[in-house]
Amino acid sequence: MIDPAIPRLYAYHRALREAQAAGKSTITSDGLAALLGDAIAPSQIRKDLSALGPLGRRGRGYAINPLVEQLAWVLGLEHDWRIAIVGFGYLGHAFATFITAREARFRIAAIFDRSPSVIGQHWEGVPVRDVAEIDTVVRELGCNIGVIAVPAAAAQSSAQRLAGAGVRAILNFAPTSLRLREPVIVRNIDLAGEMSILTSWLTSSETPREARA
Amino acid sequence: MIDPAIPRLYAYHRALREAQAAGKSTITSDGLAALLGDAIAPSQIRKDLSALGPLGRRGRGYAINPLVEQLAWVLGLEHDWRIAIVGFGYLGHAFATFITAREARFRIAAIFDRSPSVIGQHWEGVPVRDVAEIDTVVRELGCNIGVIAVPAAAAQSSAQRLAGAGVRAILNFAPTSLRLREPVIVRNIDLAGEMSILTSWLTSSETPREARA
DNA sequence: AAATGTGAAGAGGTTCACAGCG
DNA sequence: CGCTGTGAACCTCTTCACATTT
Repeated sequence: MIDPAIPRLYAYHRALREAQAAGKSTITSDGLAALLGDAIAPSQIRKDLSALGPLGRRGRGYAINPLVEQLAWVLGLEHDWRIAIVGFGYLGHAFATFITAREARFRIAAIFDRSPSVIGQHWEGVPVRDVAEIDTVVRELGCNIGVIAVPAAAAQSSAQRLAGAGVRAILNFAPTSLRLREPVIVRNIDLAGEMSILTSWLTSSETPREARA
Repeated sequence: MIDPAIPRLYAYHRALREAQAAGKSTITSDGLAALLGDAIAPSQIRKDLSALGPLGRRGRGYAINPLVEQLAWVLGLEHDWRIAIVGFGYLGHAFATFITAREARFRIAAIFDRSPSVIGQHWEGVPVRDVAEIDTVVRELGCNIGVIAVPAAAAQSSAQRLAGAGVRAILNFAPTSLRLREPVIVRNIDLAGEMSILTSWLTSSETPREARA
């Protein structure tokens, strides 16, 4: 399955779970698009779903139950995952709380930080360890996913340690593009960058037609 | 300037500030690409920068100082911005701390929540108010940017209140596509969705060639 | 000689339109 | 007749290649 479709599949899954809860058992691509606030075209939905197999019935629509199951499988929603967080400042802490509260399939298995004042503390029973222990602990606990919530300067070395310890998926909050030899999927979330997109838009729309300052 | 270039411009700005701090006064598109870890092609950099005006000199490269100034202007880095946060759970709290610590140009001007146990608390001197007050308070304080950190079900109404109060840029952490009549730029950050991209990739790469379950 | 600026080619993903099936 | 499944057109952004300028 192609990359850019995955976020959409996740959205489909969420919407279909709601339809399921509302007692519906079947849905059309038009109906699903409406459920998603018309943010996605029905033809896009059909193309995405057809790539998963012959899930629809022409003239009828899609049966919701098998669709939800198939999506859950493709998205890896059925497995449990062990997460290693590197950097336990506000961001790392908030992420841990948020993701465990939101989805039971995620478990914070290990937490690392560089600061001696944070090392030794506990969060939900998980000790904060020194980043030097990443290699042994991550490997020992079999963490699948790494979360990088350290300053930009420390991100690359954190990523290398995680990848070296066997982690194959990384969520990176640092504003740096990580270079890794291993086959690792990296998703970047740059909060300050997102804010800049907003301020850029506000600036250019506030000064409608006036060449630069 | 076109949308997808903005995050790159922001990355250029950051890299150029570092080059500036390192005492360099000029740089080529190849040099800047190297600074960015070769994540962006030199030709892409030239195309992006040429859209801002005649900033380079053929045979020489770019003078860093005017480049940084021009980028700062385009990105709206020179203004100060007043942020209204709706939803002050872990995510809203972490965002407030993170963004104010990271960039001085952002100020948390107002905080709203629905829960009576949170309303009335203070964060850095800013009171947490009832979401019903969004319209009057946001307008009165002249907030430019809204941040939505509430559950999906409450996101749409929060967005409408913010937009109605004059906010023209929203950072949305809820997994919903917001529908607004007003001309508002919305950036979505879906943490659970990003995690699903990772787990989807892990699942499909763990089971190399085996058709669905 | 060196590196920018840019038209043209290319790649990737989305939308269209309709054939095909129930 | 209704709705899926899909090849083709379309669109947008990226990469290439080279003419241009200092």
